[in-house]
Amino acid sequence: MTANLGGTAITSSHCGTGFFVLHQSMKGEKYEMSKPIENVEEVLRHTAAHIMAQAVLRLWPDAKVAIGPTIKNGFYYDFDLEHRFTPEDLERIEEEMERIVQEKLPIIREEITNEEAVELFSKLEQPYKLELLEELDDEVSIYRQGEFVDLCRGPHLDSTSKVRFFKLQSIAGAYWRGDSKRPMLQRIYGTAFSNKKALREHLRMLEEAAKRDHRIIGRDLDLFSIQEEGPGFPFFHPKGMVLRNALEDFWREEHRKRGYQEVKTPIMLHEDLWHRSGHWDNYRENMYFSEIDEQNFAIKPMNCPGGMLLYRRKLHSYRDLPIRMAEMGLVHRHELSGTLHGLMRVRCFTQDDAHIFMLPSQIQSEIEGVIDFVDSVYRDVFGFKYHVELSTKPENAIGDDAMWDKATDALREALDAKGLEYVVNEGDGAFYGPKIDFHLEDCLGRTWQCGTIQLDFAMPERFDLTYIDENDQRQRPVMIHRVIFGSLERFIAILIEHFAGAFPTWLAPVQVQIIPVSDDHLDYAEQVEKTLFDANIRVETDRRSEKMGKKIREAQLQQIPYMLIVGEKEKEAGVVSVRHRREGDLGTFKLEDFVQKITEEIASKRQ
RNA sequence: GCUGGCGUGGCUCAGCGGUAGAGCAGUCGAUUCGUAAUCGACAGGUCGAGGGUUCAAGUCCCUCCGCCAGCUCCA
Repeated sequence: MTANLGGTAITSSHCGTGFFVLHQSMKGEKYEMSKPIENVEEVLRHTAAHIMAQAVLRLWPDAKVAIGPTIKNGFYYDFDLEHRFTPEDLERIEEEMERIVQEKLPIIREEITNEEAVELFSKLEQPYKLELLEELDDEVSIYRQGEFVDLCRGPHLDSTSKVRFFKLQSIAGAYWRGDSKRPMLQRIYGTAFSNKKALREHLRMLEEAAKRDHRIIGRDLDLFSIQEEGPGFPFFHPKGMVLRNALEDFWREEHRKRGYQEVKTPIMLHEDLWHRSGHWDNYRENMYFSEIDEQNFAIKPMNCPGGMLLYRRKLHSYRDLPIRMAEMGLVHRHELSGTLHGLMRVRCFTQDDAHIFMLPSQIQSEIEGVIDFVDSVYRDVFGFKYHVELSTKPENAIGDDAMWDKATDALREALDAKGLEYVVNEGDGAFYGPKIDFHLEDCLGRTWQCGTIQLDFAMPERFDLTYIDENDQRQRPVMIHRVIFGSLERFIAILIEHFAGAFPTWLAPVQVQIIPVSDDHLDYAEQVEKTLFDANIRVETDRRSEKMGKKIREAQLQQIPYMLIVGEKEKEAGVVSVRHRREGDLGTFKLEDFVQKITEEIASKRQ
């Protein structure tokens, strides 16, 4: 297989799913890499990262280079230097990169011993490379292009001339080796493609994503805001509440159908509860505390301890189980200020939580039930694709290994029984149990963690939960924590970006905008409005004495699904002219026909 | 929290040592219009907050707050 990268090709031999890239060795022999790569563009980007590092070193010879890998859709390189990069520097670096490309420098791989590499990078005064070498094998590879040499596993293209379509994108801080205790380096992000069109298309995609930013659309459509007085604590506006309530109504109905009962637990509870639950030991950093009558209280960061108290309020028979207890629970978490991001990352949010208390024999069927539930919401209703991850015991876990193994196996078995593919995240579980996470994919291919199912043997133990079995013995129930939307706030943010504000009619804050052609038609407009209002349609009339074109434009910008134009013609015939935000003029409809059409559309939750 | 950047009317932005500006939105008036922006007038800002430098500070310096891009963390 040969990939065309503008002129000379990199040659690669096909092998299984990936393919191997061939390199020129020092002696001019072909060298075959052992690492299969998925994508020639990755090699291109890796080489682009080297060219960028070379350019930076030419401009700032005292810069220390750290690492420069490829990432999804691009690459970065981390630098340590006194000078602070500015956006203008990016242009200068790009120009220097351009020059390096023009120089058509051959890229040469060498294999040397670790000691030789230490000697080389000591001479070059590159301490970060020396640190990397400490953890590498006796034999390492380096790549040279002109005066530049880098410690690198490769593979690379064979000449700098082949990196032609690239763009430096942004500068950011990044800790050396991702460790917040180590020095902060300066990272430059860039991207590169094998042809001009692909690069342009990618940059256009980024612009498109920026236009869908839920913070911008949320303001323009007057859905929500975050005020300076409450960083990370969002305000929902009337229109945002309509959307939110539509989601909640849907959520309630689906839970009712699946045998859940709804509860509400308090936001603030005595500190002792959080000691017992393990949150004090494992989650204190993220919690808010307060004092009432000289007693310490905590604001809940999770709903489960409240749920425990509810279960414990009375004795339970094995006949009662499973108990599926759902709660739209408002939780508060102290997140680091730098991580806050619109509705995606906030300090108070509403989890569509549920706790399922069950017999050990019910574990698998209950987990499968939740998996089906998540699938029906994500796929059938919203049309999202998603993938699944299984997270196992973390460092700060409570409960013994046997308990964890049992819980993790149960989750695995349920996934296998459902035939779901999943990736495993070792050590990424909650402190009280392993979890299955659902990551949904939006229309731009970005993924978001939303749903999660966590199996918990620890919490029932800590709270001494029991049920009475058929032999009149006290037994320990097992518990599931789960969410479907995850957080209502984050889910709404994802919906805003996924639909770019053009919500399906069942979610649209305003479903119909009535647009009178002139003031003379206001009375008829009001008649139409009343009919729709009585049919439970969310309708508004634009009563301003503006021109029709302007009212249409504004309704379009508000992404209102239907505009009803009413003027002399419609008044005479007792009809309405229907304009759809995407399909345009749909012609005239008898009002009852339109009501039927839109009512069906809303009921079916069609997109 | 860390690194860098940025805070001027509801929004987008100009002004960068010498008495606060524009467009859109808003209000009022005129216009009564057929599928994405009618015209005019008016009103609106202690220039994020607090200190300092200066005869004089949106404009320079310091501290704090908030926002943005990442890092770390996560629903």
